[in-house]
Amino acid sequence: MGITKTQMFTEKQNDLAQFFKVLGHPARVAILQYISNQNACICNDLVEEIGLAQATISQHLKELKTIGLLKGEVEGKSMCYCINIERWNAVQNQLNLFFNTTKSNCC
Amino acid sequence: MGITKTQMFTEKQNDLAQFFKVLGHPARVAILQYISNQNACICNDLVEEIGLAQATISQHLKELKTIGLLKGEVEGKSMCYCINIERWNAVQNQLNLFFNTTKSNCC
DNA sequence: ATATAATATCGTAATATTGCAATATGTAAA
DNA sequence: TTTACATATTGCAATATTACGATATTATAT
Repeated sequence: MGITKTQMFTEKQNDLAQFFKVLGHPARVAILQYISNQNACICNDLVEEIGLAQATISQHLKELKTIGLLKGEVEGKSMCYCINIERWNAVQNQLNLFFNTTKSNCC
Repeated sequence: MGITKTQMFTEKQNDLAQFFKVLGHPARVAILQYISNQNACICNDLVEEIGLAQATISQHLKELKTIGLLKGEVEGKSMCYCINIERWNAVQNQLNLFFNTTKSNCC
């Protein structure tokens, strides 16, 4: 089929996979790292910095915003994107919970 | 284009994204959780347990093996898959490093 | 109001992923 | 060696993702 059969998994499993998936693209990793390295909030220097087209960057930002890792505020004619630190920490905790509760029982 | 332009990112960014990506599918999350919940090492009860076709499960297992999170041993006519705990911990550390070094400077 | 700049959205092409049936391969028992 | 079972691989169809040009939208300045 090719479509992921989300209905056969739990909501938690789907949510967890969704976080991993959004972080699973190097452009989005790079965007998050770049934003975090600026003293001020950065808008679309990202286009120059990362080297993808404006439309592409905008799309990646949207995905990061959708899962709540970024928030954006209007700042003059540009947008000020920044990491939503509460959400950030919450996601980190979720991922760690997954790692910690999944242990080896092996061979 | 549709192809991810990996060459414009650092090796670390690509590696990190790769880990996230492999974990970014609910079937693979479910597989890891199921294996970790068994006392003994589990082979392909996964097919019954998860409800995807044998070929599909085998494919997911392969991806998890490729990034080293699972290791498999022959056990009679079946395979004993289990979590590679050293790798598991190493990946968890990598992800936490990413989360911890990416902080908010915002708005 | 108009022009300019920044960002978002739309449409589309290229590529990747998911899933399965069919088949191949490997392993153990008869 | 034949049979039976478990797993892996192949080939393919359906769907999803990535990327970008073109265009729309939004906001400020003139």
